Amino acid sequence: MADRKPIESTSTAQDPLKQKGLSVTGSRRKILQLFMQQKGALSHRDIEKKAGAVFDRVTIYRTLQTFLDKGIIHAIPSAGNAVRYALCQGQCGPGHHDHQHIHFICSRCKHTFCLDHSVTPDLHLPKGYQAQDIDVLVKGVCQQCSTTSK
Amino acid sequence: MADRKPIESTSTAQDPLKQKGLSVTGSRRKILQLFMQQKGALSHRDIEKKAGAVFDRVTIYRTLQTFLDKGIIHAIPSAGNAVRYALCQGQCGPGHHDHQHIHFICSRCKHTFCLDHSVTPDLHLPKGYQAQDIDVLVKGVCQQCSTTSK
DNA sequence: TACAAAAAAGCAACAAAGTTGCAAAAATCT
DNA sequence: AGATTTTTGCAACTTTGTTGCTTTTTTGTA
Repeated sequence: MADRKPIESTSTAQDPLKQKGLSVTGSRRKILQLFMQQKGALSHRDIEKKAGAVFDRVTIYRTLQTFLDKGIIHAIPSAGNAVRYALCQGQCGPGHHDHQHIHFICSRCKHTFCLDHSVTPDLHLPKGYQAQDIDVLVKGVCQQCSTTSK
Repeated sequence: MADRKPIESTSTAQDPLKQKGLSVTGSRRKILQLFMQQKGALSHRDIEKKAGAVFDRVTIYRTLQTFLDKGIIHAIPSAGNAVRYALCQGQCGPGHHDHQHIHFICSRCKHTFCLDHSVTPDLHLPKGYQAQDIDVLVKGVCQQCSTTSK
């Protein structure tokens, strides 16, 4: 009896998952929580590790895909092969993502951060090229790393 | 006897591979050639397909790594999981890459191009963040695709 | 031109990452 | 509370990437 508690849904309507039209499950709650309590971005691997062996690998793949589709998280390009994901801040929704922030990759701690300092790079594309979406990746040293152990 | 010809080394010194201090082998020649006769960027997969089954997968991986190390090609970040590579134009060499061009990813034909129109986005990083390298990824419609089959 | 040393390629075996179909479990709706 | 829908877990598989070692090729030199 006592083990059937609805986790913490004092008010179902204010659940971010519900708001996006998703059913609320353990893995979705957990993964969303991981993103929320995390300053930086997370790769699939990070989530696997942080979540422990609680969820199946496949479930994580599927949850990430669902979150992407619903505009809850966005994918951050990477030059290695570890795409990372982070929460969407703006008006992202099913089908469209709209971000105007920088993705900062720390070369020291290897973490990826979304910096809310919008840039509008002066694009001078050659004739015929039409821009739809811009992603600015900056590699450097993050705040944390630049202050500690100079 | 006739099958021992040095491929085409009229002048060994002007071989781009030699210039970078690399020994000249069949796979390196072929892969470099693929990059040169290609307008866009190539993924490992593309190369595997284009080269036919002539080279071992491992050889291609190692060749790409060598080219990266020597500053012959550079990696282009990707949000999916298909890092692409393209020839370096500028003063890249062992250990350092220096690019100031846009990477354009066509959402229609899925090709990636390096556009030689340099951008210096106005970076306003939060305090403590130090930029070392910037990569501007633009998604949109390329010249080819915007003119054909509107 | 031939020969020894060095470098690269090929092979095999493996590790990691990602995908698919399906049955069992759970969340949702009424 | 029970039926329906959705999601999960599992198993099997494909693709991608890595490592060690032997054979082959390239290179530098006599």
